[in-house]
Amino acid sequence: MTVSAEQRRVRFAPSPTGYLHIGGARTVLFNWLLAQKTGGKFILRIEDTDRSRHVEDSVGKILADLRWLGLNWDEGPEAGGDVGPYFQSKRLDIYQKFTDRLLESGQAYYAMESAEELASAREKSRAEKRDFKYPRPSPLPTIDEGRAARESGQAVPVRFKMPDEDIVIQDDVLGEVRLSASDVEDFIIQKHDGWPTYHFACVVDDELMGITDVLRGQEHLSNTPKHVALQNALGFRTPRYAHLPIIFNSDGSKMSKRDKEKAIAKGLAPPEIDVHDFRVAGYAPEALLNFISLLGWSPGGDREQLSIEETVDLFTVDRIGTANARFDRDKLIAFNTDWVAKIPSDRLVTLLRDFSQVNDLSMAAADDATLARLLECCKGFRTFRDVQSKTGFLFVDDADIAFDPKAVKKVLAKNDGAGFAMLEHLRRNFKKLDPWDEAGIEQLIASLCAEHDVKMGAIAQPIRVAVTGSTISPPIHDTLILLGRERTLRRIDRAIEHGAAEAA
RNA sequence: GGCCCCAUCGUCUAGUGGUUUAGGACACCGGCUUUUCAUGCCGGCAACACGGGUUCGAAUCCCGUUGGGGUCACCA
Repeated sequence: MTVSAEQRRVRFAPSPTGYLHIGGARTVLFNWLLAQKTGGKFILRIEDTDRSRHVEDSVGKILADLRWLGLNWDEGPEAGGDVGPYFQSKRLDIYQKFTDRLLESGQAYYAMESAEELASAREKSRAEKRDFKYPRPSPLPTIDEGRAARESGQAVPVRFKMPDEDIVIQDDVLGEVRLSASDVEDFIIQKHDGWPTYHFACVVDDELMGITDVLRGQEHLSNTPKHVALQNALGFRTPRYAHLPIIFNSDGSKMSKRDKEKAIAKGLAPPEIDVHDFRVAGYAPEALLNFISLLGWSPGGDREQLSIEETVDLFTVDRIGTANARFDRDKLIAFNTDWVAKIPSDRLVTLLRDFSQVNDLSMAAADDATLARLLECCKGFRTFRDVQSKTGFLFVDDADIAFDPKAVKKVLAKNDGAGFAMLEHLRRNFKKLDPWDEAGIEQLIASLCAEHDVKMGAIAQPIRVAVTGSTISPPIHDTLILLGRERTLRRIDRAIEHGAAEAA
């Protein structure tokens, strides 16, 4: 009999509590990378066993985030597959079957204490500075006693009888990790309402879905002995494990969704935490992916900026690091800047359109050619947010331009209104300029520079403030051509009126 | 606190006993380019946590200390 090379099957199993977290995205990426590299399958499974934490439509959001990143799944929601359903809430009968098996073999038992009793026992231990470990009852309640209790309305969960022997894990990243089983209590595998806990559902599904490799965050390391013990009790295989370093904020704190609320409360810009935040902030998914691939992994040598194809090619689990990493947004910005400079125009247009749509900008209505032109004029931009702040003035009505007081003061009002005076000259000359094109505008400005013996800035800046309300815009000739003669003139008039009103 | 994991520039990391005056990138500092904002270019600063071993030789191996992190739910 020939032995075919085992096909690797990996999974990402989010719980539907909101958008995809950036740390989760890194976990997805590594799993996806392993599947791509080995010709294996990447499975998406939804761990929705906690109805109280369920957030409306978060599955849709997670799928959208994954799609935006370009990380497709072979099996799972909207993809189907032979070992579904891929929502744990639809697999309750399966978990029940395995729970019964454990109950009947005496490897699990109904635990009769109430949650309140346990909570107070834990509290008491804490007060006395003792560790609390659930005391296994002796004798164990029988199955009949447990069922009878449940039928009478008592909230009775099922606990796993944790075996005595130590558990040794061969981790592909950390190496051998030995844990003492005596440190692990008889944990709950089925809640009182009959739903499985995470540990149990996870172990059952990984087996039934044929998962060969589990790549997950290091925060799960201490769960692993529970999972292995369960696998042994159920007669399941143990998959290969690889625990990934954890990603922290640049100050070393945990990157949590709460950081956003805290920043907003302090009046600061909320940090990007979820994948969706980075999408809204104007990053390109290829840059984000490249950046997070380097958090806990390295291709070796001096290589950093890699396409996803190169990353797949270079990826190996044994190059995953052991030390936790911090997320440095400045470096991400630098990566993004480099990436958008080399992404082809049509792809850039797609990304800019997506950016303007998720931000609900009026720019979203512009056609592809316009967007491409905008991108061209903003060369050197770092994120799509830069493109927005530089060209947003085009999508505002002439009458709605808001003048930045600082800019007006510095560029127009200073030196007895030299800027305003220049605007008057400009207005007359722009009216007769024909044709209205780059060469004409440049020539006109150059001759004005010579005529008034001033530098380019003395002319370009007043125009910029007049037509955009700010000192930020594309090069001045691009700005004017994009706007057109009529709108330029209207805006200059309005700026002059604005100045007169201020002076009065 | 118990158990477990980790430890190279401020940050991400390269480095797997000699090729290392420890390399790259970001940040930072200085300079240049520039009509704004960016971009770009040039240069600079900057690390093997500490203490013991092992070895002819250690950032690389072992032990300890210190420091950081994770985890101890009817959450996942």
